[in-house]
Amino acid sequence: MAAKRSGAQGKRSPRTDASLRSVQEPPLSLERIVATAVELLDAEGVDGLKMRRLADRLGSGAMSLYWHVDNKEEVFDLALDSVLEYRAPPQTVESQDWRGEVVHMLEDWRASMLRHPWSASLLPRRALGPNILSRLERLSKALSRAGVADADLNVAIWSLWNYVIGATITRASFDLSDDDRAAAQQRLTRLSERYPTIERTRLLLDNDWDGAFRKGLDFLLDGLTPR
Amino acid sequence: MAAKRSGAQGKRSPRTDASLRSVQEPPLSLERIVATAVELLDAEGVDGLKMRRLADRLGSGAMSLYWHVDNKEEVFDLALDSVLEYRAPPQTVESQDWRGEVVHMLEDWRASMLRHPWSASLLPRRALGPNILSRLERLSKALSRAGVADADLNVAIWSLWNYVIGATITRASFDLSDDDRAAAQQRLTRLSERYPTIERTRLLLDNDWDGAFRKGLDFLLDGLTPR
DNA sequence: ACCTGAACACCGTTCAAGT
DNA sequence: ACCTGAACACCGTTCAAGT
Repeated sequence: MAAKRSGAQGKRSPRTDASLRSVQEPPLSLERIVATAVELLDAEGVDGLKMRRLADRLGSGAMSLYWHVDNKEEVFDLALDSVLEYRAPPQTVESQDWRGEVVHMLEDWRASMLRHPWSASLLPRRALGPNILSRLERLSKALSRAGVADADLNVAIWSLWNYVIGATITRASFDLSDDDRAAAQQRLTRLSERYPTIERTRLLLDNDWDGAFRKGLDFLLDGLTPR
Repeated sequence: MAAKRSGAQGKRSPRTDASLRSVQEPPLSLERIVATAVELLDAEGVDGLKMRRLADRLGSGAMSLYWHVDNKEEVFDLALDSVLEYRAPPQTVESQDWRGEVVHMLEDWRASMLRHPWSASLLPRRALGPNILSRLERLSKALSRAGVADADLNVAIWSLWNYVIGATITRASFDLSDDDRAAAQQRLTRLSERYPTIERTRLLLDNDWDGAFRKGLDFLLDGLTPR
């Protein structure tokens, strides 16, 4: 930025100036807009994504974005789906281990969203993009292969969806407010006579998010699959 | 609450009272602000709650609210917890049926949030108010009574929390955009070769939300409780 | 103690206009 | 085809001031 204006060279040819700038700032494109939006969301959260700020990062005027995109909502949709791509693991020789497969898919899904903590809370509110549909399709297949009857398949999928979405949104939110959490626990201890049970098990202090996710998922899968 | 204000014994006819109220609103109070915020949220959604609009409904200037409340965030917190109050059912004589109890609590929780579709997505992001803590305490007790070991109690509670939160947020969002849903299913059918499994089970057309919630919950409880 | 209007520092987006 | 600045119609909140 400072360098841009500090053209001590005096009146260089505007062509050189222009080409330099174009080297530094590649032209706008949907791809670049989406990638930068993800960066901005990662850095500043949902409320930090502003059209003007996004344009700033891209080195363009605020209104230029609107040629590539209808409105801010569309930026959210595109950023969200771009973050949900699933890279399947190298095909394990014997895919007989359906349960390991399901667990891997869901842990990966959760991990992808936690890498972008704004994403989980956005997902349920928006149209399902291709990447998330493809995750659901894979999940369906695995469960089907595991012997879940077609009549139970939708229930099984939505149950797992609910579990993952709920777990990830909760984890991402609590992550943001560790102080509040300590304060809440303190308040809880102070009121231990009103909430003796959750006080006793230290519900709000339990820090093993990954372990709890895995254990709960195992319980759910236990219930879901015919024994 | 109407009774509280109309406690002016033998003052004037109801008609006069009504016209008086239309001319001069009752004074502001935290209680009235919160109740009106809930009304506004129910009618217009999360984005519809604006300080100026809220003040309008209350018949006061926009800035008057700030004497009772620190900022808009606080309005959200108070509105949310006010909607989560749990009225326990008349104590069933024999509370041996722990499972029915748990199911009732969770269905009531979900129903309370669906009556105010903005509430579910707010819940995970905010500090836990007294009403939600009290729900967790009851849930803990019931599970404990059902024989869940203390070591598993937190996992069990968070699993159920995740399930309820995920289910309710999802249901509330899909509810708002029925058109999008039909469109999504149409797109899905068009791409049926890419998503054959979820196409076959009509995942996106499944309309039995209540039934799916109940069945999935049963599966989860099956896994959670020692057999 | 309680309420108010004016004003500030923002937003997303429309529009007419530039290349 | 692609980009722009000015302008509009909003927001939440600060402030000095009223009762």
